[in-house]
Amino acid sequence: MRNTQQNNGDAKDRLIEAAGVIFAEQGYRSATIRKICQRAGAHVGAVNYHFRDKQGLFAAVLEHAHAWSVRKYPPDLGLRNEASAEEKLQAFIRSFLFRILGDGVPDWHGRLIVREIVEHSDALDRMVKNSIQPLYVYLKEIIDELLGNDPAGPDHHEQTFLCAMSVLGQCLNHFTGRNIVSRIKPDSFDPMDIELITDHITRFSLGGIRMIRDRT
Amino acid sequence: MRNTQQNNGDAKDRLIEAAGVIFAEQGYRSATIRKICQRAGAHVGAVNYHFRDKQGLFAAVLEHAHAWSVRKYPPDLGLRNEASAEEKLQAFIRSFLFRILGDGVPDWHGRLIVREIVEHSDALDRMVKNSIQPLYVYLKEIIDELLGNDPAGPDHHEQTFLCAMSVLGQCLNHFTGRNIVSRIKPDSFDPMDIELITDHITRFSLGGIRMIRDRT
Amino acid sequence: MRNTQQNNGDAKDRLIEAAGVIFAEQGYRSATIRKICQRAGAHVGAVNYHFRDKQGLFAAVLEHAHAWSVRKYPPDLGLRNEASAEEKLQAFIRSFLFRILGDGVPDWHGRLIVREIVEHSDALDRMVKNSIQPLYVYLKEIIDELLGNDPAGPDHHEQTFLCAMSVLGQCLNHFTGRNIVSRIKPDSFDPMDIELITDHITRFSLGGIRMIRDRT
Amino acid sequence: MRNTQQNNGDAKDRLIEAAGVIFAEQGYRSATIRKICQRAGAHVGAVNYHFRDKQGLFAAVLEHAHAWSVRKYPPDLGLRNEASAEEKLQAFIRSFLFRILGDGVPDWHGRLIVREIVEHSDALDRMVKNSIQPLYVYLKEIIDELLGNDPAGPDHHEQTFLCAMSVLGQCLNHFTGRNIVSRIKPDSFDPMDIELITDHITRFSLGGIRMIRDRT
DNA sequence: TATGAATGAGCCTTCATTCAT
DNA sequence: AATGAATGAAGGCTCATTCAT
Repeated sequence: MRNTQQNNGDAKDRLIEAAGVIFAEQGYRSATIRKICQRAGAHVGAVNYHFRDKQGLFAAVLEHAHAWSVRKYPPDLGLRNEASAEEKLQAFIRSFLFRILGDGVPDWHGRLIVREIVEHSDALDRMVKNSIQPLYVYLKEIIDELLGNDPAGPDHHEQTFLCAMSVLGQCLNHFTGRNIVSRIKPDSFDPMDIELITDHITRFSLGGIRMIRDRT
Repeated sequence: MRNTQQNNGDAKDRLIEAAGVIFAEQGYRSATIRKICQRAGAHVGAVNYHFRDKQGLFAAVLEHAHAWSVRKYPPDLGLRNEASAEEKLQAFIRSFLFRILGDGVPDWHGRLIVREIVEHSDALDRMVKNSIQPLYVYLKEIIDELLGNDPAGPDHHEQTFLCAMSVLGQCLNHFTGRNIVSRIKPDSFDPMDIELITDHITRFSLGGIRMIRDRT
Repeated sequence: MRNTQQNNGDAKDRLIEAAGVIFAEQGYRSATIRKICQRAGAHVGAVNYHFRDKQGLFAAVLEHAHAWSVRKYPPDLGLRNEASAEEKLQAFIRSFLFRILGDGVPDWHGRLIVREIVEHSDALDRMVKNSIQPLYVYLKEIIDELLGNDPAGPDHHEQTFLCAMSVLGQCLNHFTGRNIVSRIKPDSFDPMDIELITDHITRFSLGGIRMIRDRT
Repeated sequence: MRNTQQNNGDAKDRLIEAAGVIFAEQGYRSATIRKICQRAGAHVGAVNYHFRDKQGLFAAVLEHAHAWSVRKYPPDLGLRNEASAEEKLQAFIRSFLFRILGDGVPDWHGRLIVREIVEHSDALDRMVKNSIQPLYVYLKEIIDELLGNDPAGPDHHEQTFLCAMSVLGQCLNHFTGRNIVSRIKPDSFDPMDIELITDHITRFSLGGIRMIRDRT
């Protein structure tokens, strides 16, 4: 019985792991169940058995990836409680970049989620509600603080929203645009130097936010 | 005979137009030759006949789209010669946003290219060399001017590159992240209000660039 | 141990009951072991364990259904011993209609058998020998009596056979043709009004048999 | 070009012919596209190309079968204009039996339609409206005449309907119940002797209808 | 030159059955 | 005795591409 559960868990986990890699590399459509099962050392029926169908497997992979991602890189990783808004912003950006540019072993997690953001799917809706929304709310708080907005004021200023988009857009671009980036970047630039990118985006964003604040 | 060639040319054009719409909407894999030919009013063999295969059609569409896009929205659209760097940046951003968010009738051009940037394909390499590179060089000049860098100095500062990425990333995000954006945006925000977005990104970027300049 | 056997027996019975409903509703091919086991609250291996395979389950269901059916609706239900041939015919028809059109809770028995009659399967042969044949013999006796044939005469007159077919055909048609019937029937007609149908078929058949008898 | 059309027509026709046989023999579910294409000497994609999908092929087969059937065996085949109601009834029954019991080369047509009547499918609805309804109306007229009903009277007497069911049921039973029939029939009876069956059902039905008429 | 019928590899999915526990 | 995870053959369907005309 111990063995049964272990086998069960193993097969499911191996399937998720393999599917994550393939989905991240090739996208939902191009990824085939056969390729995934082959990589996982399972049979074609295994996906149907464990996840009902391809969509089910995909949803499971997304969920797993995001859970893992947030657990490993919480948005406020390594911050003191009384950290300044600037420090919070930097921590958020670093955490976000780590998640999408990867460094740990299963480095497909962030890539998969970003691909999903671009591609759109039904599984996205649930993920947004459960995962993205809280992340966005947290970022919005930081930006509101930097903008000097009244935290008890009305929700969803366009201003705050646009600044959040600017921050997120800079980060995401290093993944979504990586094919272009790798072709026009200066030779000295290492696309995986997350600390360097973090510093730049943080500084750039602080300047941007300050400009927005002073202008209004 | 004149008629034949004309029909031929018409068919080719109609195929490119139809393929552009379908590719932009559904991506390369999901787009089928049959759907494209149906929309173009052509027969199923037409694609293979005129473009050898699906890839060939796709390459033709990409080429056409970029040429059309740059012709309609040149990066310095509507600028006086002696415009300031700030004005040039704003014109560049507006032009870029128009291209990827669309407004004219065949508004699929930019979307297609952006999709291509994210998706990666063999046709990308040629396009980068022919189209993206010049655009990037132009943006880099503007930023160098704003940063106060010596135009005769060494090429490809990391600093300039990162600032360019920050500008482009903010713009692209409004397209690539549109699925997420539409879910977390405040109700008052219109994702297609290009002027509003242009103003924000310009201001934010000027603030960011200034911060980078002053800090270094 | 008592408990085990009881559970076993229960599971078998529940499987037969569930399988009967599903087979009757969806036919042999469309019915899946998983659907049956789910309805029976059993595990997927139970069918193979208790009945060897799907065919075995089906045979068991058929057997059970016919036994139950005849027990609940004997062909001479409610008749005095000295009943006339006309009364026997009416009782036979009513009993037969009840069996195939159902009225009690497990009303799938007759429907299943009828479906089997139309569909054909290997399990049919045994059922015919055990169940249909006696029923037919009984009906033939009634008809022979109505035709005035010598009971000690030669078996299997074509005449008697054809009359039996006419009687059975009229009854069966209300089940086998129910999809058509429901579309062309007058609004006032209730396809489940077994007494009405019984009266009609009895009268119609008596007229038919008399005509056959007089003509020969 | 002549050849093209011929090939085209041939492939479609061969597919319909093959599908008809397989559907009639094995039913919709058990019939596989691969079996049908193999018999037709076509490839698996042919069904999709010509009929969109399995359902489309099935609908085409049904349509073809019924059209052929009615054309070859019109309900009033070989009747003088001033034929009596009895003669019309006999012609109707013979025509109907020929259609469902077959005798010509593609003898699967009627069998297929009857199977459809029992099985039910979405394609049935259209067929009922187009084909069965007119047939039923014609039969009803004959029966109304035999019953002595006022032709200008109210439509859809239950009485007429039940008599029509009795006639149709007797005919259909020789097909739907053929598996049983072949096991309990007397040796002397030939299940394909349509003239004999026609005579019996006609006589039996005339007796039945008369009985109904006189009783009311 | 232009057509569209025909091809067939490959996809996702279903399902009865097996087998280790 | 009973379980349910795992198997793999087979099904319907899609689709880019070919080829005779």
